[in-house]
This record gives sequence, structure tokens and C-alpha cells, in this order.
Amino acid sequence: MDNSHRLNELLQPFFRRILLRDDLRPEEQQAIVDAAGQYLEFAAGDELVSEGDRPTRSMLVARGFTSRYRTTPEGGRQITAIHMAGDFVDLHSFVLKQMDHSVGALTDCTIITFPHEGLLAVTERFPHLSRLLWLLTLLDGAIHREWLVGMGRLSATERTAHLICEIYARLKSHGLASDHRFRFPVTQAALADTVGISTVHINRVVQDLRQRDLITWEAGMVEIRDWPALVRLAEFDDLYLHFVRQAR
Amino acid sequence: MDNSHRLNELLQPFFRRILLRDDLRPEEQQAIVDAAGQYLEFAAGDELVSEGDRPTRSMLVARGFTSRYRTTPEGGRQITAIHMAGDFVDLHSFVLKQMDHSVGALTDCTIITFPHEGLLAVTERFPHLSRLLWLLTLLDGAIHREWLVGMGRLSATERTAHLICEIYARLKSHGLASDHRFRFPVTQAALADTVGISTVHINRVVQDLRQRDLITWEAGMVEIRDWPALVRLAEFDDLYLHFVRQAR
DNA sequence: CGCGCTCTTGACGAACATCAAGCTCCGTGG
DNA sequence: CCACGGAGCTTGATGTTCGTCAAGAGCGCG
Repeated sequence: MDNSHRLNELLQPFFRRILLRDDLRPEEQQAIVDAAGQYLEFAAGDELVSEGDRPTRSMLVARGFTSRYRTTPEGGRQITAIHMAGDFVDLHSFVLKQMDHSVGALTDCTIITFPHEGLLAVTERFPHLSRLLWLLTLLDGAIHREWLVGMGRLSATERTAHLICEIYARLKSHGLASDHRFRFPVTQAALADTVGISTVHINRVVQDLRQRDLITWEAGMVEIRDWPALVRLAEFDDLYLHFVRQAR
Repeated sequence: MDNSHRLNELLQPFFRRILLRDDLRPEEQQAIVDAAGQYLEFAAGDELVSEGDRPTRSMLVARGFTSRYRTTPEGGRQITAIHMAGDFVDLHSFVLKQMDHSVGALTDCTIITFPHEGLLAVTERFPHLSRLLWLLTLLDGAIHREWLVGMGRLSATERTAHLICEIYARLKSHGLASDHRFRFPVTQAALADTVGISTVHINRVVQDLRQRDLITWEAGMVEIRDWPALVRLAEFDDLYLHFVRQAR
């Protein structure tokens, strides 16, 4: 049917994400399609899930960018993850049950929901697919660790460069970017909350990256003008993204 | 047999960690015992697993403390996780296959190994237990996020206070600490690499916490002298540790 | 006894936060 | 058509946090 066709279309980055790391049998792919629920549309700034919530479904990004974040009592915000088409934003809530952070739309975005009861059935019947879902949440954890290393041991400029390298590498691996260019229409305030610095300072960092002719960034479009130099500055090594196809 | 008895003994903190969050059926518990392999002993400073390794077994701490860390080309080190008795240190390697960081012994420690082939059998035959193992790796991820928030939005003193609160809360939940006291014989250098600051500065932070009469810390023994005040300073909220028992 | 490791302290400098102000762009209402 | 206002970007001045360099003290171990 037509709906199933559209679903398969929207799930392409997701399947690509998995197929980059292991095989996916036809019945497993079908099980995922069968587990999908309704679509949701969100506008930039919307909150998809809130800290403390007990979701009954998980959300997969089909279009746009989302972020996971925590807010402090003083009004500060720290973004702990950025997700793009092909990523689950809160698959972990299927097992953890309660959200320990919130999820928001960084840009307008389209979401495909996966009711937890369907995911439960998948884990009961498909052990291998179950491990692949597990894998996806572990990739999030690997990125958390990489960001922690950056926060502790890199300067704000290096971390920002690292983030740009990572977003590009991930988009490219999902088949959503090429030629060292990608659309990333987020405010500098959101960027500051990701890198863990003030909005004033992120502005100076971005200017610095521009002046060194490492990147251009205007109208929500990022272009990496010198990939090797940016990688060197950021000490970027994609090992932690686990782009290795093998039996899991 | 006697060996099985000792194993059960050593696994108590681990079972407690699970039972705090869900039921564990007898056959599931037995499956874990059956999956265990040999014991290993390490001395403080030893490297258990190295970045780039492809382990064929995962390690569970039975005694002591371990850390996960990455080193930078300039010789810097950032610790991204601290593990204690009852924790798996690299269960994620069962699914991720390749290590994106190293694991070291913070103190002398005893390890129980779990060959991946045994874990594979567990995930093939026990879907519910499989989700519990998944859960354990998600708890690591939740702690990563909490640390990220601290790194981005808290001062070095607040982060250090937060770490002390967390270690105590986790030890206590494993049945390994009480009365706001615990043994934590790590160097200030290791602490600095965890909090993401220099050894000089961590020293001043610890002194500060002592002078405020929030903690004492000598000869590897930490005592929290004013828990409510320390919690307030650190903005510590244990929601992210997911101490909620429910079907998963 | 002497060496190395850890902890400690002081002086100075770099990275980043905060405060404040002005800018551009764009949508909205008169 | 233009005035207005808000959101985001930019810049300067100043202060705080933390890093680096340097040196010394205490202590366990060979």
C-alpha cells in the first residue's frame, strides 16, 4: 500500500545507518516497518518529550534536527545530543521507561513513532534485530563519551570544529550530505548550549573558524572549506562512530 | 560446587543492581552465573582493555574501582566513566565489538569475565534478560549525559561535589556503603582527569570542599559531613540513576 | 638514605563569562 | 508604504575561573 511505500522511503536513512554496521534480513526490515506508528510534525523550538515523562513510544527522526537537553535551575541549558534523519531520539526510553532529560526540535522536523509494545514484540521474536536496536543506543553513548573528552580536554574552538566534523560525517553516512556541505539551520544560542559556552563566545569561535578559512556558515548552510585542517584542529577520528560492518 | 558459591557471592552487588530496577527470574540469574568465565586480578594503574581492542569477553567488577578514559595526542587524559563492584565496565563491547576508549584499574580490583559467546547465547534465549543487559549499558549512557551537563554548566567545585554524591549514591545502592562514608583510594590526578581540570586546580577544589566542612577526604576515605548541603551545591538529583523497580 | 609519587602553595597568564550596546533582518500591524 | 518590535548576530570592556609554571613538603619504598 501507499503508506507503507512512503514509510519505507522515510526509513531509508535509518536502514542505511544499520546496514553500515551489520546485515539486516528482509524479515527484520519488515518487522521494523510493522512496528512503526503514526507520523508527527514539529516546528523548531517545540518540545517533543519532557524530562520526567514516561513515553509509551519512541521517536525516529525522518526529517530535520532534534536535540536532547537538560535545563538547570538557573535557566541554563546543556544539549547532550543532536539527532538527524535516521536517528532514534529516545529509543532508550523503551528500556529506561522514564526520561532523565528532554527532547526538542532544533529545526522543523518529521517524526515516525514506534509504540513500545511493538518494540517489545520485536525484542521477543528477533534477538539479532534486538541487538541492532541495542547497538543504536550504544552509538549514542559513544558520542556522549566523545563529547565528554572534548568538554574536558579541548578548547571551545576545537570542540566546535569537532562538532562540525561529526555532524557532517554522520549526515554523509546516512546519505544526507556530500561535498563537505550541509544544511544546519540552528541558532548560535543552540550551538553554544551544545558546546557548553556562552552565546557571546560561540560567536567569536565561529568568527575565528571563518577567518581561518576553515568553514563558511551562513543562512543555515555550513560549508567545510578545508576538511583536513578542520579534522586536525578538532583531533577528529571517526572510530567512535563505529562505521564497521560486521555480525553483531 | 564451591566455585559457583564464590561466584554467587561476588555477583551480589551485580544482582542487587538489577533487582533495584526489575525482577530477575531464577533461571535468568542462573543463566548469568553460567555465562561467567575466569577471574582476573589487576593492580592500580593496570590497563584492562585498550582503545582499538576487539574484546571477546566483557568484564564485570567484583572488587575495586575502574575507569574508562581516552588520551589525547598531547598526553592529556579524560576519564568518561568510573565503575565499581557490580558494574560491567565494557558490556557495550559485546555489541560494538571494537573499543573506542581504554579501561584501567583505578585501584586494585577483581574482575569476573563474561565470554561474548555466552552473552550471545543469553540474548538468543532470554529476551527479558537481554533487555536488562541493555538497561545496564543505558545507565552508563545516562551517567555520561549527567556528566556532560556538569561539564558544560557547572563549576569545577560543583562537578566535584556532584561526583562525590554520585559515587556514594551508587555504592550505597549496591549495598557497598552507608553512613555517608566510603573508601575511594584514587589520586587527585585521577580525580582531575574525571572532572576535566588540572591537578593543581582539583587540589584547590578539594581544599575548598573541606574548608566548607562539606566533606573530609584522607587516606582514601571519603566522608560526606553535610549531605544536604553537598547535594544542594552539586544540584544532585538521582533521577538519572533510575532507581525504579518496574517491568522492563 | 635517597628517590619518586602525591599533595600543596604561590605567581602569573589564557580562556571564557558577564554586562552592555548596537546592528541587521524580517514579520506584523497601522 | 512605513513604523515598530523581536530575534539573532556582532562587538567592546571588564571580571572570574582555571591552566601553567615553579617549587617545596610529606611519605612510602627500594
